[in-house]
Amino acid sequence: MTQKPNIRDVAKLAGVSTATVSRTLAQPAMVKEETRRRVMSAVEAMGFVPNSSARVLRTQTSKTVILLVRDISNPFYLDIYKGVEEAAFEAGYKVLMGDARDDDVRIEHYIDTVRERHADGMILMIGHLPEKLITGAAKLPPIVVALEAIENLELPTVRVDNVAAARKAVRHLVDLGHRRIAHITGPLDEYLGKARLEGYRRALEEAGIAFDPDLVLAGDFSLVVGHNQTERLLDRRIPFTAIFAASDQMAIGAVTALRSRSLTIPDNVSVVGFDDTLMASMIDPALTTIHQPRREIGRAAMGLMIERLTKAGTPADRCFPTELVVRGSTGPCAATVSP
Amino acid sequence: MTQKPNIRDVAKLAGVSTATVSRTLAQPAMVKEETRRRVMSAVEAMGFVPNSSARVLRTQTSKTVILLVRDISNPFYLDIYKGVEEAAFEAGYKVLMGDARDDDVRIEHYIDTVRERHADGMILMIGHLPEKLITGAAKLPPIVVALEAIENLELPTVRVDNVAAARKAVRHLVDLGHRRIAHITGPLDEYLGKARLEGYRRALEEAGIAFDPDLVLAGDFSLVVGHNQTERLLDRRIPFTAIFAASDQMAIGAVTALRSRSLTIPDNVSVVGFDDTLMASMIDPALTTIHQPRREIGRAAMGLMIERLTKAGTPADRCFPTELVVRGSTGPCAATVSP
DNA sequence: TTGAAAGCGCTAACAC
DNA sequence: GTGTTAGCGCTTTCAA
Repeated sequence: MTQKPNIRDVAKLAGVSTATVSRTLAQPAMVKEETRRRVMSAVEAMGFVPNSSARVLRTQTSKTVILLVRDISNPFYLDIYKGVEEAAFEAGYKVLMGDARDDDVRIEHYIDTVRERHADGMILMIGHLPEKLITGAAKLPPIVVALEAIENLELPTVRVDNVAAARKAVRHLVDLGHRRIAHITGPLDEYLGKARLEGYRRALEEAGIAFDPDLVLAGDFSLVVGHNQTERLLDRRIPFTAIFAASDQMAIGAVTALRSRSLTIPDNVSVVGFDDTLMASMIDPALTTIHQPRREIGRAAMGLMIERLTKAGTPADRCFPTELVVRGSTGPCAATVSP
Repeated sequence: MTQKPNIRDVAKLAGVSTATVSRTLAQPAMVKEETRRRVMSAVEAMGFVPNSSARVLRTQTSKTVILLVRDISNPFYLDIYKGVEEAAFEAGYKVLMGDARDDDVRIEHYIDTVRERHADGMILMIGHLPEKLITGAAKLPPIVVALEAIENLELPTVRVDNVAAARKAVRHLVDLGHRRIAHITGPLDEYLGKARLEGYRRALEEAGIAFDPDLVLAGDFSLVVGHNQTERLLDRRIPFTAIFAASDQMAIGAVTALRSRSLTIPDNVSVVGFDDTLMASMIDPALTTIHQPRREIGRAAMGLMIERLTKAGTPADRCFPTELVVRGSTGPCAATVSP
């Protein structure tokens, strides 16, 4: 037998029907002990592995879930993935991670993967869907959203309070005496960017600090944009003493930009990030940032997905707390920077 | 039609046979223009997406490849993934990334995924396979190895010259006047760890420096082990002026350990890493390290896989050059550290 | 407790 | 150029 054996080969060798082999593998309790033993040794002998396509075709369920993230090169998603994968593994599911790269074609491609029944559902960590998918939302496969929000679409979601978290971050700077606080935002056409900007505004308002649009720089969570926007800020000679970036990646970009202009952190400028990625604690000085329980968020997202897949009705949203982690990148406000 | 439509539904609506629908989608040239148009509009109207399980079952090929990596939390693999994904996308393949975590059960699980025909083949970036898979190697699915090597198994491989690269790294330190150079190794029961250690030895030999086993510390590429082994080295009060770590992660661990003992880099100790990950250029001082063309390596690995899958015979190995990137973490040898 | 047999949705060989 | 049809390998009634 050089060919890959199928269930019929095993059945023949064990002297039973294919149905019995199938049962032995899926519901051993239904099969008499002796028969089961015979079947199992035939399975062993032939190295039989059931063909999952045939099973999926027959049962219409693939026990696989896709985790679609905004940008796979952001280490933030790795811990989410681990949480998702753990919960999935425990429930007998597999996880595939996909990289959306902010590209509608890629997104549709992954949605089709689910439609093709390659996967049962999809955990989204992206802030928008292509227009046509939203208007035809009725046809969307099972989806759970984690940490993001898709406009005009009500979907089971794992959330954190982004407004409150950003407010906490900025308030920390205010408490240190800063009043000229710049903000490098996330994408402002999406929930995540908007919510963190809103938290920034509220913290200023509470402190009686006027909102200055010149201090708000549009970002996209990426390191290089954080770097460039900080340079722009410096070039425009707008005075500021602190930066709140909507992601650690952008905060680190800001740090490198400040350094290249010979500014020290936190003596000249305090910097706060968002996410508490590994790199935040690695750089020197370590980054003050907002921590989110990534592993648990991942587990919860997979939990909602399983609920969505196995029970009727829409599962209830889950909400997780965030935490301000104070490290070396923030300090008391000394003098205003005007390079 | 609230149910998911199948090819029969489309055929009925278009007034053709299922075969024609199938052809229209797979080989449009074979279908008359007018028929094709009718079919396509039926497909659109019903939102038909072919069921891939059925196709896989029928064609025995899934157009999917698994990329199995040693540790998904090492950012090194992200760029590899991107290269693999690009080449795959162009050839109409999909890529799934799996996390081996040095866990035989997980590895077998992924191999089974291929056996189940969920994927056509597997790109390995792990340094060993479970014993039983190696002895039964004849039954292994199509595999390409990237950057690693599996003992007792000849498989199509994308390689770099790890011995030469490590030698280059250590020679750089020698050229700076260092003679007491410590080495934090990779896993010494695997090719990658052994090869880099070998390069270290050769560079010392060439410089007429005696090999001192006390300066060799067993590692596993992880940050935390790099940190701990450096602490151990310091605790043992063995004099050294430089460290060559077999991965950036371990080099960064070494940096944090040195810092926590108030040693400065490179004034007290020079540090060299391996991989040139993003973090290497981010930390301060930036890390001197070995660069590997990750994206191209990923593309090449997928290229070999496609060759393996579509042509007869074993594809030829590919070899890529490495490059020493000198940054701030290495400097002239001043005095020997003896804390 | 087991077997026979239908059929999941698709593709490809063959017939027209 | 297009239709008919036989399975790919499995699970799951239904019957025994």
